[in-house]
Amino acid sequence: MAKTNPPFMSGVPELLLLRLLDGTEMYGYELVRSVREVTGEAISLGEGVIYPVLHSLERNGALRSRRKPVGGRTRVYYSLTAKGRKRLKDLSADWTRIQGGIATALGASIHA
Amino acid sequence: MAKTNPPFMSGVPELLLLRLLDGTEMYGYELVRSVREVTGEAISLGEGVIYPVLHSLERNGALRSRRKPVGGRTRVYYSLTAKGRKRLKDLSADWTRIQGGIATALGASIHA
DNA sequence: CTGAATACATCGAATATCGAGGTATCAGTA
DNA sequence: TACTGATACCTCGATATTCGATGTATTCAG
Repeated sequence: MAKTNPPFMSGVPELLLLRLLDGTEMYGYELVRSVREVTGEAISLGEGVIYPVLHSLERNGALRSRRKPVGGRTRVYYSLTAKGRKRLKDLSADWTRIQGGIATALGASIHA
Repeated sequence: MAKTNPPFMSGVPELLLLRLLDGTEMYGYELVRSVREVTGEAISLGEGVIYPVLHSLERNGALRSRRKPVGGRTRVYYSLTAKGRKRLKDLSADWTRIQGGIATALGASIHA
């Protein structure tokens, strides 16, 4: 049984990739490892998640890519476009709003 | 165009409802308003979200319901079962892990 | 020569969120 | 009486996206 829509993960891959690519260009396989690192091992995204998201972001115009041969292998490096930076800003705002709302709900002792 | 899988909302309705029902019984329509309140207006869930989630949680054994006539209308009050309390605990842990991971990723200045 | 790591990619399954629409009762008011 | 808005429940279809599995090919270490 393939677990889909896993709790709290919708939109997360996109946000993380945009964040990682903000200011530096990186390639897919590198991003797989980086996601684990920058989230303190809390979140792990497989290649089956990373690559499709990368492709869809590029189709959208949020990313641009260039192929670069490195030591015989070919890597596809991605970087943010202006559109991608805006998308990151918007997504971050969404995230902040929702996480704030949930923090309030979980934190407060709701019932007198 | 029906927007599905909206960013960051997967699992959120379930978590919020379980949290609200932790310690008090409430009915559907009341929960719609309560979600807005306890999240500080940050999150709003329509009836088309609330009722299906309520039904699915009951089918799961996380909630139990009883019908109660109030002033001519009939309300369906829901309350947590032991299973529901465990589910709330587990979901909260998931949430905390993921929100921690994202906070780390967004906060840190990743690129030297 | 073999196996692990690197690097890209695609596929099918599952699923739960959302807005819209539907029914009915009750309270207030014109 | 008739109308309106709030209360209270419900169902339905669209759909995007996450995930694990699987596949290909190259490089490097032993």
